[in-house]
Amino acid sequence: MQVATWNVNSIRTRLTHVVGWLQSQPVDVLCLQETKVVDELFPGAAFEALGYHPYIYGQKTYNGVALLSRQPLDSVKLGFSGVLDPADVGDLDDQKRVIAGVAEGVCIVNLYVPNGSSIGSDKYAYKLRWLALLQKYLSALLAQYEQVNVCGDFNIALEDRDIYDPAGKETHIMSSPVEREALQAVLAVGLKDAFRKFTDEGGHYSWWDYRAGSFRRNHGWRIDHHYLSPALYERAQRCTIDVEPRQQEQPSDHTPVIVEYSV
DNA sequence: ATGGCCTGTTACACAGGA
Repeated sequence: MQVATWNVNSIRTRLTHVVGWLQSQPVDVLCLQETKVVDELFPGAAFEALGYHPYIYGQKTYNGVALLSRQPLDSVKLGFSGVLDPADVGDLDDQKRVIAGVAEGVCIVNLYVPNGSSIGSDKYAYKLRWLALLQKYLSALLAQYEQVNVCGDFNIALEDRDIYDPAGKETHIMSSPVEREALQAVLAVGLKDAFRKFTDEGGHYSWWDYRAGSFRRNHGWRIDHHYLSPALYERAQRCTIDVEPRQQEQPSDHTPVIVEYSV
């Protein structure tokens, strides 16, 4: 079983990229972020033609997440409110950033963590508030499911080896100590990084800025992750970053990360 | 030191991204 995560930066602009990638890498479940489209306009037929069942949670212009699965998913949950009491969620489902579903007994959680803009901004405060609620959300799911795969665009690089140049990290969005601590607190509910089960060295990234020739120079960040519950971590056989889509014309600034499990 | 590029909008610059 293979699960992939990919921030596509508009599913309509990236449709041929995603369809082509699925034809060459027919993963069981593909988790998409930043679809940037309302559900009525999501190009679901293109994926149904490939044999995938789409599950979508979108909004206009910003955010939006989707699951594409070869087999129908069970217990699809939209937003934090799909699991938590809406009174606890408050305004944190206004932006569509969370969708989950169950495939072959594995609860797959697809996240688009807020970017945060800059340290100290209103969006930064929103990011930290969002991560605090994520901790509750994942605690609830881990109490319900033994096998949980939490993946997506986390907009946080946990360690210096996840950044091409860690200089200035303390004041940079995505690598500040407060953000790293917030993500560590989330992982402390019982999740481990699938990529680091297999690869220790740095230099492996999932996002490169469109500007300044960042991809050509491999000036990237590893901010797209698969975090696994203990039972699933044991089953993980491989976790790889496929840089090929980032090499194409008019690419997303992110590239897919794939995890594979033993049966 | 800074900005550099890309997407969607009802636009003809902007917000937002990271």
